[in-house]
Amino acid sequence: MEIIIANNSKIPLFEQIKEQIKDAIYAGTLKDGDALPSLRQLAKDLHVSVITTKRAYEDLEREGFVVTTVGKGTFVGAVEPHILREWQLREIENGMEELVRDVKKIGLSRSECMDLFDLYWEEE
Amino acid sequence: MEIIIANNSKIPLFEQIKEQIKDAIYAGTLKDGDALPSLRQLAKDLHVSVITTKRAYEDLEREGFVVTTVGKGTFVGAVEPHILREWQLREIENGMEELVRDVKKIGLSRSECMDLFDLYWEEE
Amino acid sequence: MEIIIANNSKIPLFEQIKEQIKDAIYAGTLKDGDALPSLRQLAKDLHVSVITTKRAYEDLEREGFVVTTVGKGTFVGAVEPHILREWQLREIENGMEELVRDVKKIGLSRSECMDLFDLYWEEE
Amino acid sequence: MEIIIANNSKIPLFEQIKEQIKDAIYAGTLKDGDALPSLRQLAKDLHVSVITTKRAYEDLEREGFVVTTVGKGTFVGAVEPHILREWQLREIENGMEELVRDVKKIGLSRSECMDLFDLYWEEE
DNA sequence: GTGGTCTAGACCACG
DNA sequence: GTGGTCTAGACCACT
Repeated sequence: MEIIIANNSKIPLFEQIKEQIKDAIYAGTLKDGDALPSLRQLAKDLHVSVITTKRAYEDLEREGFVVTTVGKGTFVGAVEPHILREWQLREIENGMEELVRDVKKIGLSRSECMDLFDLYWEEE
Repeated sequence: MEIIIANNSKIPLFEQIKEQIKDAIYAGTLKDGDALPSLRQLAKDLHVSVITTKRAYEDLEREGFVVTTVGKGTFVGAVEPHILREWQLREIENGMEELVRDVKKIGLSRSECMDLFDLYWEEE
Repeated sequence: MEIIIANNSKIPLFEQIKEQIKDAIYAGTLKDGDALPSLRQLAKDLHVSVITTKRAYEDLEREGFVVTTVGKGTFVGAVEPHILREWQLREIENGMEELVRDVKKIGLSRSECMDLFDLYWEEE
Repeated sequence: MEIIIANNSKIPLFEQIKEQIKDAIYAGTLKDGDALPSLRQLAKDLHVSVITTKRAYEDLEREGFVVTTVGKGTFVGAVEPHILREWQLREIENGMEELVRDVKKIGLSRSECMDLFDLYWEEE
Protein backbone atom coordinates (compact mmCIF):
# COMPACT_ATOMS: atom_id res chain seq x y z
CA MET A 1 0.00 0.00 0.00
CA GLU A 2 1.73 3.08 -1.29
CA ILE A 3 0.37 6.51 -0.62
CA ILE A 4 1.92 9.54 -2.20
CA ILE A 5 1.02 13.03 -1.16
CA ALA A 6 1.89 16.34 -2.74
CA ASN A 7 2.41 18.97 -0.13
CA ASN A 8 2.07 21.76 -2.65
CA SER A 9 -1.29 20.68 -4.04
CA LYS A 10 -4.39 22.75 -3.40
CA ILE A 11 -6.21 19.62 -2.29
CA PRO A 12 -6.11 19.16 1.49
CA LEU A 13 -3.74 16.48 2.67
CA PHE A 14 -6.43 14.44 4.34
CA GLU A 15 -8.43 14.47 1.09
CA GLN A 16 -5.47 13.14 -0.84
CA ILE A 17 -5.09 10.32 1.66
CA LYS A 18 -8.80 9.47 1.52
CA GLU A 19 -8.78 9.52 -2.24
CA GLN A 20 -5.89 7.11 -2.56
CA ILE A 21 -7.28 4.65 -0.05
CA LYS A 22 -10.62 4.69 -1.83
CA ASP A 23 -8.86 4.09 -5.12
CA ALA A 24 -7.02 1.13 -3.62
CA ILE A 25 -10.35 -0.31 -2.48
CA TYR A 26 -11.89 0.27 -5.89
CA ALA A 27 -8.92 -1.38 -7.57
CA GLY A 28 -8.94 -4.34 -5.20
CA THR A 29 -5.47 -3.62 -3.81
CA LEU A 30 -7.14 -3.30 -0.42
CA LYS A 31 -9.70 -5.98 0.26
CA ASP A 32 -12.31 -6.61 2.92
CA GLY A 33 -10.59 -7.20 6.24
CA ASP A 34 -7.17 -5.86 5.27
CA ALA A 35 -5.53 -3.68 7.89
CA LEU A 36 -4.67 -0.10 7.09
CA PRO A 37 -1.42 1.32 8.43
CA SER A 38 -1.79 2.67 11.96
CA LEU A 39 -2.52 6.36 12.40
CA ARG A 40 0.91 7.07 13.79
CA GLN A 41 2.80 4.91 11.32
CA LEU A 42 1.09 6.52 8.36
CA ALA A 43 1.62 9.96 9.83
CA LYS A 44 5.33 9.25 10.20
CA ASP A 45 5.61 7.80 6.69
CA LEU A 46 3.92 10.78 5.10
CA HIS A 47 5.60 13.34 7.37
CA VAL A 48 2.20 14.50 8.38
CA SER A 49 0.48 15.19 11.69
CA VAL A 50 -1.42 12.37 13.37
CA ILE A 51 -4.54 14.50 13.37
CA THR A 52 -4.41 14.62 9.59
CA THR A 53 -4.30 10.86 9.11
CA LYS A 54 -6.97 10.50 11.76
CA ARG A 55 -9.18 12.93 9.90
CA ALA A 56 -8.84 10.86 6.74
CA TYR A 57 -9.63 7.57 8.49
CA GLU A 58 -12.55 9.17 10.31
CA ASP A 59 -14.11 10.36 7.08
CA LEU A 60 -13.60 6.97 5.46
CA GLU A 61 -15.32 5.33 8.40
CA ARG A 62 -18.26 7.71 8.17
CA GLU A 63 -18.58 6.87 4.49
CA GLY A 64 -18.52 3.16 5.29
CA PHE A 65 -15.24 2.19 3.67
CA VAL A 66 -13.40 1.17 6.81
CA VAL A 67 -14.12 0.20 10.39
CA THR A 68 -11.86 1.15 13.20
CA THR A 69 -11.57 -0.41 16.64
CA VAL A 70 -9.75 1.25 19.50
CA GLY A 71 -6.69 -0.68 20.44
CA LYS A 72 -6.78 -2.84 17.30
CA GLY A 73 -6.55 -0.58 14.31
CA THR A 74 -8.41 0.35 11.18
CA PHE A 75 -9.60 -2.24 8.68
CA VAL A 76 -11.21 -2.22 5.28
CA GLY A 77 -14.92 -2.71 5.84
CA ALA A 78 -17.23 -5.05 4.06
CA VAL A 79 -18.60 -2.90 1.28
CA GLU A 80 -21.24 -4.79 -0.66
CA PRO A 81 -19.83 -5.03 -4.20
CA HIS A 82 -23.00 -3.83 -5.85
CA ILE A 83 -23.26 -0.90 -3.46
CA LEU A 84 -19.67 0.00 -4.24
CA ARG A 85 -20.45 -0.24 -7.94
CA GLU A 86 -23.44 1.98 -7.44
CA TRP A 87 -21.29 4.66 -5.82
CA GLN A 88 -18.68 4.49 -8.52
CA LEU A 89 -21.27 4.82 -11.24
CA ARG A 90 -22.99 7.73 -9.56
CA GLU A 91 -19.69 9.58 -9.41
CA ILE A 92 -19.06 8.98 -13.09
CA GLU A 93 -22.58 10.02 -13.98
CA ASN A 94 -22.23 13.27 -12.12
CA GLY A 95 -19.01 13.99 -13.94
CA MET A 96 -20.59 13.09 -17.26
CA GLU A 97 -23.61 15.27 -16.66
CA GLU A 98 -21.45 18.27 -15.83
CA LEU A 99 -19.24 17.67 -18.84
CA VAL A 100 -22.20 17.46 -21.22
CA ARG A 101 -23.58 20.67 -19.75
CA ASP A 102 -20.27 22.47 -20.31
CA VAL A 103 -19.90 21.04 -23.78
CA LYS A 104 -23.33 22.22 -24.83
CA LYS A 105 -22.59 25.64 -23.35
CA ILE A 106 -19.77 26.21 -25.80
CA GLY A 107 -21.60 24.56 -28.66
CA LEU A 108 -19.47 21.53 -29.42
CA SER A 109 -21.07 18.84 -31.55
CA ARG A 110 -21.62 15.28 -30.46
CA SER A 111 -19.07 13.87 -32.87
CA GLU A 112 -16.42 16.41 -31.91
CA CYS A 113 -16.97 15.28 -28.35
CA MET A 114 -16.58 11.66 -29.31
CA ASP A 115 -13.31 12.39 -31.06
CA LEU A 116 -12.02 14.22 -28.03
CA PHE A 117 -13.12 11.35 -25.84
CA ASP A 118 -11.31 8.80 -27.98
CA LEU A 119 -8.22 10.96 -27.94
CA TYR A 120 -7.93 10.68 -24.17
CA TRP A 121 -9.20 7.13 -24.16
CA GLU A 122 -6.40 5.83 -26.35
CA GLU A 123 -3.77 8.00 -24.78
CA GLU A 124 -2.71 5.99 -21.85
CA MET B 1 -27.84 40.35 -17.39
CA GLU B 2 -29.06 38.30 -14.49
CA ILE B 3 -26.69 36.97 -11.89
CA ILE B 4 -27.88 34.56 -9.26
CA ILE B 5 -25.76 33.67 -6.29
CA ALA B 6 -26.30 30.95 -3.75
CA ASN B 7 -25.21 32.10 -0.35
CA ASN B 8 -25.07 28.59 1.00
CA SER B 9 -22.92 27.14 -1.76
CA LYS B 10 -19.40 26.07 -0.97
CA ILE B 11 -18.15 27.94 -4.04
CA PRO B 12 -16.81 31.40 -3.10
CA LEU B 13 -19.12 34.25 -3.99
CA PHE B 14 -16.61 35.96 -6.24
CA GLU B 15 -16.12 32.72 -8.16
CA GLN B 16 -19.82 32.40 -8.74
CA ILE B 17 -19.95 35.95 -10.10
CA LYS B 18 -16.94 35.41 -12.37
CA GLU B 19 -18.36 32.15 -13.64
CA GLN B 20 -21.66 33.66 -14.63
CA ILE B 21 -20.14 36.65 -16.37
CA LYS B 22 -17.83 34.35 -18.31
CA ASP B 23 -20.78 32.18 -19.28
CA ALA B 24 -22.64 35.24 -20.54
CA ILE B 25 -19.64 36.13 -22.68
CA TYR B 26 -19.36 32.57 -23.99
CA ALA B 27 -23.06 32.54 -24.81
CA GLY B 28 -22.96 35.95 -26.47
CA THR B 29 -25.33 37.58 -24.01
CA LEU B 30 -22.51 39.98 -23.23
CA LYS B 31 -20.65 41.20 -26.28
CA ASP B 32 -17.50 43.20 -26.89
CA GLY B 33 -18.02 46.71 -25.56
CA ASP B 34 -21.07 46.02 -23.44
CA ALA B 35 -21.04 47.65 -20.04
CA LEU B 36 -21.09 45.56 -16.90
CA PRO B 37 -23.09 46.81 -13.91
CA SER B 38 -21.11 49.13 -11.68
CA LEU B 39 -19.29 47.62 -8.72
CA ARG B 40 -21.63 49.26 -6.25
CA GLN B 41 -24.80 48.48 -8.17
CA LEU B 42 -23.92 44.83 -8.52
CA ALA B 43 -22.91 44.64 -4.88
CA LYS B 44 -26.27 46.10 -3.88
CA ASP B 45 -28.22 43.78 -6.20
CA LEU B 46 -26.51 40.70 -4.87
CA HIS B 47 -26.46 41.84 -1.25
CA VAL B 48 -22.76 41.39 -1.30
CA SER B 49 -19.80 43.47 -0.25
CA VAL B 50 -18.19 45.78 -2.84
CA ILE B 51 -14.91 44.07 -2.03
CA THR B 52 -16.35 40.88 -3.41
CA THR B 53 -17.57 42.35 -6.71
CA LYS B 54 -14.28 44.18 -7.03
CA ARG B 55 -12.42 40.93 -6.60
CA ALA B 56 -14.49 39.32 -9.35
CA TYR B 57 -13.98 42.18 -11.82
CA GLU B 58 -10.27 42.35 -11.04
CA ASP B 59 -9.86 38.67 -11.76
CA LEU B 60 -11.82 38.96 -14.99
CA GLU B 61 -9.64 41.86 -16.04
CA ARG B 62 -6.47 39.92 -15.27
CA GLU B 63 -7.80 37.07 -17.40
CA GLY B 64 -8.57 39.51 -20.22
CA PHE B 65 -12.34 39.26 -20.30
CA VAL B 66 -13.10 42.84 -19.30
CA VAL B 67 -11.42 46.20 -19.15
CA THR B 68 -12.00 48.72 -16.42
CA THR B 69 -11.58 52.44 -16.91
CA VAL B 70 -11.63 54.59 -13.81
CA GLY B 71 -14.56 56.94 -13.84
CA LYS B 72 -16.30 55.17 -16.71
CA GLY B 73 -16.90 51.62 -15.59
CA THR B 74 -16.15 48.10 -16.63
CA PHE B 75 -16.70 46.83 -20.16
CA VAL B 76 -16.49 43.53 -21.91
CA GLY B 77 -13.12 43.47 -23.57
CA ALA B 78 -12.26 42.49 -27.07
CA VAL B 79 -11.49 38.83 -26.71
CA GLU B 80 -10.13 37.42 -29.96
CA PRO B 81 -12.69 34.80 -30.96
CA HIS B 82 -10.10 32.11 -31.55
CA ILE B 83 -8.47 32.83 -28.18
CA LEU B 84 -11.82 32.55 -26.51
CA ARG B 85 -12.42 29.29 -28.31
CA GLU B 86 -9.05 28.06 -27.20
CA TRP B 87 -9.91 28.68 -23.55
CA GLN B 88 -13.24 26.99 -23.84
CA LEU B 89 -11.72 23.94 -25.43
CA ARG B 90 -8.98 23.71 -22.85
CA GLU B 91 -11.59 23.65 -20.11
CA ILE B 92 -13.53 20.90 -21.82
CA GLU B 93 -10.38 18.92 -22.46
CA ASN B 94 -9.42 19.07 -18.81
CA GLY B 95 -12.84 17.84 -17.82
CA MET B 96 -12.70 15.08 -20.39
CA GLU B 97 -9.27 13.96 -19.30
CA GLU B 98 -10.35 13.70 -15.69
CA LEU B 99 -13.51 11.85 -16.63
CA VAL B 100 -11.62 9.33 -18.73
CA ARG B 101 -9.19 8.78 -15.88
CA ASP B 102 -12.06 8.12 -13.44
CA VAL B 103 -13.85 5.88 -15.89
CA LYS B 104 -10.80 3.72 -16.43
CA LYS B 105 -10.24 3.56 -12.70
CA ILE B 106 -13.53 1.75 -12.21
CA GLY B 107 -13.17 -0.32 -15.35
CA LEU B 108 -16.01 0.91 -17.53
CA SER B 109 -15.80 0.01 -21.21
CA ARG B 110 -15.65 2.53 -24.02
CA SER B 111 -19.09 1.65 -25.32
CA GLU B 112 -20.68 1.81 -21.89
CA CYS B 113 -19.23 5.28 -21.64
CA MET B 114 -20.63 6.26 -25.00
CA ASP B 115 -24.08 5.06 -23.98
CA LEU B 116 -23.89 7.06 -20.80
CA PHE B 117 -22.74 10.08 -22.73
CA ASP B 118 -25.63 9.81 -25.17
CA LEU B 119 -28.00 9.46 -22.29
CA TYR B 120 -27.09 12.85 -20.94
CA TRP B 121 -26.66 14.31 -24.41
CA GLU B 122 -30.22 13.58 -25.46
CA GLU B 123 -31.69 14.36 -22.10
CA GLU B 124 -32.16 18.08 -22.18
CA MET C 1 -27.54 31.45 23.74
CA GLU C 2 -25.90 29.97 26.81
CA ILE C 3 -23.69 26.95 26.59
CA ILE C 4 -22.34 25.33 29.70
CA ILE C 5 -19.69 22.66 29.59
CA ALA C 6 -18.40 20.43 32.32
CA ASN C 7 -14.73 19.78 31.88
CA ASN C 8 -14.81 16.80 34.19
CA SER C 9 -17.59 14.93 32.38
CA LYS C 10 -16.83 11.75 30.52
CA ILE C 11 -18.66 13.11 27.50
CA PRO C 12 -16.27 14.74 25.02
CA LEU C 13 -16.36 18.51 25.01
CA PHE C 14 -17.41 18.75 21.37
CA GLU C 15 -20.29 16.37 22.06
CA GLN C 16 -21.51 18.55 24.89
CA ILE C 17 -21.46 21.57 22.63
CA LYS C 18 -23.30 19.74 19.84
CA GLU C 19 -25.89 18.49 22.27
CA GLN C 20 -26.69 21.90 23.66
CA ILE C 21 -26.95 23.55 20.27
CA LYS C 22 -29.27 20.80 19.09
CA ASP C 23 -31.37 21.26 22.19
CA ALA C 24 -31.61 24.98 21.53
CA ILE C 25 -32.82 24.24 18.00
CA TYR C 26 -35.33 21.70 19.29
CA ALA C 27 -36.57 24.18 21.86
CA GLY C 28 -36.82 27.02 19.36
CA THR C 29 -34.24 29.19 21.12
CA LEU C 30 -32.24 29.04 17.92
CA LYS C 31 -34.31 29.49 14.81
CA ASP C 32 -33.71 29.12 11.09
CA GLY C 33 -31.22 31.75 10.00
CA ASP C 34 -29.90 32.67 13.43
CA ALA C 35 -26.17 33.08 13.64
CA LEU C 36 -24.16 30.88 15.95
CA PRO C 37 -21.26 32.41 17.84
CA SER C 38 -18.07 32.41 15.80
CA LEU C 39 -15.66 29.53 16.25
CA ARG C 40 -13.11 31.68 17.99
CA GLN C 41 -15.57 33.57 20.14
CA LEU C 42 -17.19 30.39 21.38
CA ALA C 43 -13.79 28.83 21.97
CA LYS C 44 -12.77 31.81 24.07
CA ASP C 45 -16.04 31.84 26.02
CA LEU C 46 -15.80 28.16 26.86
CA HIS C 47 -12.03 28.23 27.44
CA VAL C 48 -11.69 25.58 24.83
CA SER C 49 -9.54 25.10 21.74
CA VAL C 50 -10.80 26.39 18.40
CA ILE C 51 -10.46 22.92 16.96
CA THR C 52 -12.97 21.67 19.50
CA THR C 53 -15.66 24.19 18.60
CA LYS C 54 -14.92 23.57 14.95
CA ARG C 55 -15.40 19.87 15.42
CA ALA C 56 -18.80 20.50 16.98
CA TYR C 57 -19.95 22.84 14.20
CA GLU C 58 -18.62 20.47 11.56
CA ASP C 59 -20.62 17.58 12.93
CA LEU C 60 -23.74 19.72 13.17
CA GLU C 61 -23.31 20.72 9.54
CA ARG C 62 -22.91 17.13 8.45
CA GLU C 63 -26.11 16.29 10.28
CA GLY C 64 -27.89 19.15 8.56
CA PHE C 65 -28.56 21.40 11.53
CA VAL C 66 -26.43 24.34 10.47
CA VAL C 67 -24.80 25.74 7.37
CA THR C 68 -21.47 27.46 7.50
CA THR C 69 -19.99 29.86 4.99
CA VAL C 70 -16.34 30.81 5.00
CA GLY C 71 -15.90 34.43 5.90
CA LYS C 72 -19.46 34.83 7.08
CA GLY C 73 -20.05 32.42 9.90
CA THR C 74 -22.25 29.54 10.90
CA PHE C 75 -26.03 29.74 10.78
CA VAL C 76 -28.92 27.58 11.83
CA GLY C 77 -30.05 25.73 8.73
CA ALA C 78 -33.54 25.29 7.45
CA VAL C 79 -34.54 21.97 8.96
CA GLU C 80 -37.96 20.98 7.73
CA PRO C 81 -40.11 20.87 10.87
CA HIS C 82 -41.54 17.45 10.11
CA ILE C 83 -38.09 16.04 9.42
CA LEU C 84 -36.89 17.47 12.70
CA ARG C 85 -39.88 15.91 14.43
CA GLU C 86 -39.10 12.61 12.78
CA TRP C 87 -35.55 12.66 14.16
CA GLN C 88 -36.70 13.57 17.63
CA LEU C 89 -39.25 10.77 17.67
CA ARG C 90 -36.78 8.22 16.41
CA GLU C 91 -34.43 9.10 19.23
CA ILE C 92 -37.18 8.70 21.80
CA GLU C 93 -38.29 5.44 20.27
CA ASN C 94 -34.81 4.01 20.44
CA GLY C 95 -34.58 4.99 24.09
CA MET C 96 -38.00 3.52 24.80
CA GLU C 97 -37.17 0.26 23.06
CA GLU C 98 -33.98 -0.16 25.05
CA LEU C 99 -35.75 0.69 28.29
CA VAL C 100 -38.50 -1.85 27.67
CA ARG C 101 -35.90 -4.47 26.89
CA ASP C 102 -34.06 -3.78 30.15
CA VAL C 103 -37.27 -3.68 32.12
CA LYS C 104 -38.35 -7.06 30.84
CA LYS C 105 -34.91 -8.45 31.56
CA ILE C 106 -35.33 -7.83 35.27
CA GLY C 107 -38.98 -8.82 35.28
CA LEU C 108 -40.72 -5.60 36.19
CA SER C 109 -44.47 -5.48 35.52
CA ARG C 110 -46.15 -3.00 33.21
CA SER C 111 -47.92 -1.18 36.04
CA GLU C 112 -44.75 -0.91 38.11
CA CYS C 113 -43.18 0.69 35.10
CA MET C 114 -46.03 3.13 34.73
CA ASP C 115 -45.71 4.13 38.36
CA LEU C 116 -42.01 4.72 37.95
CA PHE C 117 -42.66 6.70 34.82
CA ASP C 118 -45.20 8.92 36.56
CA LEU C 119 -42.79 9.44 39.41
CA TYR C 120 -40.25 11.07 37.14
CA TRP C 121 -42.91 12.72 35.03
CA GLU C 122 -44.36 14.67 37.92
CA GLU C 123 -41.04 15.37 39.50
CA GLU C 124 -39.93 18.44 37.69
CA MET D 1 -23.04 -20.18 29.11
CA GLU D 2 -22.77 -18.62 25.69
CA ILE D 3 -21.04 -15.31 25.21
CA ILE D 4 -21.15 -13.56 21.88
CA ILE D 5 -18.96 -10.61 21.13
CA ALA D 6 -19.11 -8.25 18.20
CA ASN D 7 -15.64 -7.22 17.16
CA ASN D 8 -16.92 -4.27 15.20
CA SER D 9 -19.04 -2.78 17.97
CA LYS D 10 -18.02 0.49 19.51
CA ILE D 11 -18.52 -1.00 22.98
CA PRO D 12 -15.22 -2.21 24.44
CA LEU D 13 -14.75 -5.96 24.40
CA PHE D 14 -14.41 -6.25 28.17
CA GLU D 15 -17.66 -4.30 28.61
CA GLN D 16 -19.49 -6.70 26.32
CA ILE D 17 -18.23 -9.63 28.33
CA LYS D 18 -19.15 -8.05 31.67
CA GLU D 19 -22.59 -7.15 30.41
CA GLN D 20 -23.40 -10.66 29.27
CA ILE D 21 -22.20 -12.29 32.46
CA LYS D 22 -24.24 -9.84 34.51
CA ASP D 23 -27.29 -10.55 32.37
CA ALA D 24 -26.83 -14.26 32.94
CA ILE D 25 -26.75 -13.65 36.69
CA TYR D 26 -29.85 -11.43 36.51
CA ALA D 27 -31.64 -14.09 34.49
CA GLY D 28 -30.60 -16.90 36.82
CA THR D 29 -28.63 -18.78 34.17
CA LEU D 30 -25.62 -18.33 36.41
CA LYS D 31 -26.35 -18.97 40.07
CA ASP D 32 -24.45 -18.53 43.29
CA GLY D 33 -21.43 -20.83 43.30
CA ASP D 34 -21.43 -21.63 39.59
CA ALA D 35 -17.99 -21.62 37.99
CA LEU D 36 -17.16 -19.21 35.21
CA PRO D 37 -14.94 -20.41 32.36
CA SER D 38 -11.25 -19.95 33.09
CA LEU D 39 -9.55 -16.81 31.90
CA ARG D 40 -7.56 -18.62 29.27
CA GLN D 41 -10.42 -20.80 28.07
CA LEU D 42 -12.73 -17.82 27.66
CA ALA D 43 -10.00 -15.85 25.93
CA LYS D 44 -9.47 -18.69 23.48
CA ASP D 45 -13.19 -19.14 22.84
CA LEU D 46 -13.72 -15.48 22.11
CA HIS D 47 -10.46 -15.04 20.20
CA VAL D 48 -9.54 -12.33 22.62
CA SER D 49 -6.51 -11.49 24.69
CA VAL D 50 -6.31 -12.86 28.24
CA ILE D 51 -5.77 -9.30 29.39
CA THR D 52 -9.27 -8.53 28.18
CA THR D 53 -10.99 -11.41 29.98
CA LYS D 54 -8.95 -10.63 33.08
CA ARG D 55 -10.12 -7.04 32.96
CA ALA D 56 -13.76 -8.18 32.75
CA TYR D 57 -13.46 -10.62 35.67
CA GLU D 58 -11.59 -8.07 37.76
CA ASP D 59 -14.32 -5.50 37.24
CA LEU D 60 -17.00 -8.03 38.08
CA GLU D 61 -15.15 -8.95 41.24
CA ARG D 62 -14.82 -5.30 42.26
CA GLU D 63 -18.57 -4.91 41.74
CA GLY D 64 -19.21 -7.98 43.87
CA PHE D 65 -20.67 -10.29 41.25
CA VAL D 66 -17.95 -12.92 41.31
CA VAL D 67 -15.13 -14.12 43.54
CA THR D 68 -11.82 -15.33 42.23
CA THR D 69 -9.63 -17.78 44.10
CA VAL D 70 -6.13 -18.25 42.80
CA GLY D 71 -5.59 -21.78 41.60
CA LYS D 72 -9.28 -22.64 41.65
CA GLY D 73 -11.00 -20.25 39.33
CA THR D 74 -13.73 -17.66 39.30
CA PHE D 75 -17.18 -18.29 40.76
CA VAL D 76 -20.43 -16.45 40.89
CA GLY D 77 -20.54 -14.75 44.26
CA ALA D 78 -23.32 -14.69 46.76
CA VAL D 79 -25.17 -11.56 45.82
CA GLU D 80 -27.87 -10.78 48.36
CA PRO D 81 -31.09 -10.94 46.35
CA HIS D 82 -32.37 -7.61 47.62
CA ILE D 83 -29.04 -5.92 46.83
CA LEU D 84 -29.15 -7.35 43.32
CA ARG D 85 -32.69 -6.09 42.97
CA GLU D 86 -31.59 -2.68 44.18
CA TRP D 87 -28.94 -2.47 41.48
CA GLN D 88 -31.30 -3.54 38.77
CA LEU D 89 -33.87 -0.99 39.82
CA ARG D 90 -31.34 1.81 39.98
CA GLU D 91 -30.32 1.07 36.40
CA ILE D 92 -33.91 1.15 35.23
CA GLU D 93 -34.58 4.34 37.15
CA ASN D 94 -31.64 6.06 35.55
CA GLY D 95 -32.85 5.03 32.12
CA MET D 96 -36.36 6.17 32.93
CA GLU D 97 -35.19 9.52 34.23
CA GLU D 98 -33.18 10.19 31.10
CA LEU D 99 -36.05 9.15 28.88
CA VAL D 100 -38.51 11.41 30.66
CA ARG D 101 -36.06 14.28 30.33
CA ASP D 102 -35.71 13.72 26.58
CA VAL D 103 -39.44 13.28 26.13
CA LYS D 104 -40.18 16.56 27.86
CA LYS D 105 -37.50 18.26 25.80
CA ILE D 106 -39.36 17.56 22.59
CA GLY D 107 -42.77 18.19 24.12
CA LEU D 108 -44.43 14.79 23.96
CA SER D 109 -47.52 14.35 26.12
CA ARG D 110 -47.83 11.77 28.89
CA SER D 111 -50.44 9.75 27.04
CA GLU D 112 -48.44 9.73 23.79
CA CYS D 113 -45.59 8.34 25.83
CA MET D 114 -47.77 5.67 27.32
CA ASP D 115 -48.94 4.62 23.88
CA LEU D 116 -45.38 4.39 22.67
CA PHE D 117 -44.45 2.40 25.74
CA ASP D 118 -47.26 -0.07 25.19
CA LEU D 119 -46.24 -0.39 21.57
CA TYR D 120 -42.84 -1.73 22.52
CA TRP D 121 -44.18 -3.57 25.53
CA GLU D 122 -46.55 -5.73 23.48
CA GLU D 123 -44.18 -6.13 20.60
CA GLU D 124 -42.02 -8.98 21.64
C1' DG E 1 -13.69 39.78 10.96
C1' DT E 2 -14.95 34.70 9.34
C1' DG E 3 -14.03 29.52 8.61
C1' DG E 4 -10.46 25.69 6.57
C1' DT E 5 -6.38 23.34 7.19
C1' DC E 6 -2.38 21.84 9.64
C1' DT E 7 1.31 21.03 13.28
C1' DA E 8 3.63 18.89 17.27
C1' DG E 9 3.00 17.86 21.07
C1' DA E 10 -0.11 15.72 25.17
C1' DC E 11 -3.12 12.41 28.13
C1' DC E 12 -6.48 8.78 28.28
C1' DA E 13 -8.80 4.14 27.47
C1' DC E 14 -8.44 -0.24 25.10
C1' DG E 15 -5.93 -4.71 23.83
C1' DG F 1 0.93 -1.35 20.58
C1' DT F 2 -3.81 0.91 19.06
C1' DG F 3 -7.32 4.86 18.44
C1' DG F 4 -10.02 9.14 20.93
C1' DT F 5 -9.75 13.58 22.60
C1' DC F 6 -7.68 18.00 23.30
C1' DT F 7 -4.42 22.09 23.29
C1' DA F 8 -2.30 26.39 21.65
C1' DG F 9 -0.50 27.96 18.46
C1' DA F 10 -0.03 28.83 12.98
C1' DC F 11 -1.07 30.20 7.91
C1' DC F 12 -4.40 30.63 4.30
C1' DA F 13 -8.64 32.09 1.60
C1' DC F 14 -12.95 34.56 1.79
C1' DT F 15 -16.10 38.67 3.22
